[in-house]
Amino acid sequence: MTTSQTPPRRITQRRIAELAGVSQATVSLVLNDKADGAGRIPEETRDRVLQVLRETGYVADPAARRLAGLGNKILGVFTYEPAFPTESQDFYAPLLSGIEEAAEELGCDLLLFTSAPVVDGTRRLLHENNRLRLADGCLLLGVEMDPVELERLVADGFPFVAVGRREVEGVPYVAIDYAQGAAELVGRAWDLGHRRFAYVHVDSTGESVMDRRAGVVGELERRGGPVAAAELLAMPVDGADDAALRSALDEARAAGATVLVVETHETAVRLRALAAAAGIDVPGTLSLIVLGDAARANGDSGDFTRLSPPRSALASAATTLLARILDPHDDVPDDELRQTLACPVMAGATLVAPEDAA
Amino acid sequence: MTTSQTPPRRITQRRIAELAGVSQATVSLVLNDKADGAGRIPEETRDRVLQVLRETGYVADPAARRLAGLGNKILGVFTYEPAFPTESQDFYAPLLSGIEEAAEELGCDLLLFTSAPVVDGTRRLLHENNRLRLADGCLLLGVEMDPVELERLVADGFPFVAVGRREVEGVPYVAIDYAQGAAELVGRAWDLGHRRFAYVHVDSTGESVMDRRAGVVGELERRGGPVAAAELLAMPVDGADDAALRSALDEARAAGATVLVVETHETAVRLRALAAAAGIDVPGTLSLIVLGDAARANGDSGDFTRLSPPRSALASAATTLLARILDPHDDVPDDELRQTLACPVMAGATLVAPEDAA
DNA sequence: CCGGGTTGCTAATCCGTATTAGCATCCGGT
DNA sequence: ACCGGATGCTAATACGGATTAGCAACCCGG
Repeated sequence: MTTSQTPPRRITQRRIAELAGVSQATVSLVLNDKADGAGRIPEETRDRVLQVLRETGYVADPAARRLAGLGNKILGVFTYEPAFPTESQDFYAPLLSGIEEAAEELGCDLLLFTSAPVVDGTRRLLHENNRLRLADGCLLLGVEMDPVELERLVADGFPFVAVGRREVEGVPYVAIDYAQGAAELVGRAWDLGHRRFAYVHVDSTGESVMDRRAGVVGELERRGGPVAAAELLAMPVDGADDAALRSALDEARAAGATVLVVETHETAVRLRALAAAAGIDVPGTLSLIVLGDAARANGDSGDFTRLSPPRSALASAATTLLARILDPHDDVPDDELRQTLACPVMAGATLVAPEDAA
Repeated sequence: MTTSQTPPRRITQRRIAELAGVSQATVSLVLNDKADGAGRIPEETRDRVLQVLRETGYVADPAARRLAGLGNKILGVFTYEPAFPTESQDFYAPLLSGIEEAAEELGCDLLLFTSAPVVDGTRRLLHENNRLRLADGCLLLGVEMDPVELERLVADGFPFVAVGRREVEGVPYVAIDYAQGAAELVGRAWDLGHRRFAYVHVDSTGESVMDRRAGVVGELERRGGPVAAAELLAMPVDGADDAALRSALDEARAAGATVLVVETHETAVRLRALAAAAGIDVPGTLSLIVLGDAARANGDSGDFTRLSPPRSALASAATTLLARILDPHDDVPDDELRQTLACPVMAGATLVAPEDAA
């Protein structure tokens, strides 16, 4: 007789059905507005069910919907580099911002895969017990992505979009045209008379890094032929300690470089400080052009002559693309599965004509 | 004979079972390490199953797990104010940062309810088709939360934690002790000789706003008795246009106020600009103390004398608390369901002794 | 050689929803 | 009166995994 034990179970379609005096199937039909062929519901019944639905405040269980094969308007978001060391935060913040904005517009929720374990320095998306399949599709962020995982996702037919260009076959992405941007920056320096460039870059095989490099080298070649390109002084010391940066600076000067092409904003800041300490006038004696973005929009932006990649728009575009891919009514043509956004240049104040230009 | 039609269906326990020559139930038992009573699996069988699991790279479907009543280590995150107008961004960024950091540590994923519709100015968590139940529990952020929704969540027994104090019965929260912080700020001004305070606040009934107010009023009462408190000039014009702020400034001066207690950083910035334009020396003639935080850690922080609420730690603590609530092994005692963090004061440079203190 | 316990596994059921086959019932026509 | 077709609904099943009751085989003691 212990009917007191009525655990107030969540309201389900079955319960609605009981209350409205119909079957669970009918409730489902009403909810999904199936007016066609099988399962026709007359106004009267429909209203009765809708009435009960309103009274109870029924909400479908998303897990059950998903299990039954429906989408849930949930977009997964995965970052290959851990997003929370403060260093990467400045990189990810505008991206996440763009994603959330687009998601809000699309009426999608976002599932952040913060749980991914770190193996060999990068995070793994496809670990045991990953919650990937809860999302309808996924956005991938990061400088470097594991090609094996990308291939696996493509093979599994799981819908996703990479933020940034990816070379793996069949991977949809939205990218920034770093090659074009870097070329334009270098071109401006060339136009001002610079001929000897030192390239302070990071040691990575990430596509975006390679693109920037290709832009730098390509433009030098276009302007000055193979000789100019060959004279580019490549120094993979971006991110190194001050001592290493300092000796790179000396080396660049000794080699006659009149302009430093620096990969990241942070390193540019440090290099300028080191130059000042060494009595080198920037940009008078040594120009500085930066391929990365200012860490923060305001504050210590340094007014570098630099690229200004539209990160927020990038992420926003990727989100929209993913939503389109997921939309069964929208058959996205192949050539729209890979998009590229132009990369504007910020004039800044660290690029002037070299001293010996006269 | 068209066996070519093998839609490469996702790998399931049933498939694993076929490959290992056991039943689906056995696979589940192996996966969940049930060594006890019913369902004992000898080493040999277990190894065979594990072998297949490894070969296939099986990953459980989180929707099915959830439907079967298990947790998924997913924490929902809901913000009552839309998080993406840039104004609120500075408010939410440190909170989200703290949440993500804690989630990463706990091995949880985060589900951001970006899809919530806006009704009557605030976002609604409990709309039709909300995905709340995909999460094991939920964090609620925002200055003002709908008490009706909070009550509903409590009634449904859905696990959640509010970030910020909430007055609704049965709501677990982690809050910042704004009353104490505001009291200390006001106390410092009192100690320097200030007696006439103007309080530029926002017109909100949010608990945190009320707490700050209570701190201001309470401290004045404690120091100077009811008279001092009664002389507090309350001006609910925070966030108003420049004209309104300007006339509030005049009014405060006319009433003999020697210090402005300002609710938000942004308004403090504007007030200082208006004061400068009007030839009022800050802090010489008029001190300024701010109850809100600097919008950004660096840059134009203004060096105000202000509170420095530990937002990131707050969110982090809330996340940890939620995780504890969700942990069936952890029976969180009632008095730990509501936590309060102290609110430090930043000395800053906008509070000095009043001119007539001599 | 029989009874009771233990071991190793599986069949069946549940979770909440969507979908489909198909069973009554009624209506109109002949 | 009987048949074909439309109408209104439900029973059954699938989705993938967890759990439990219980079957079969074996072991041991008497």
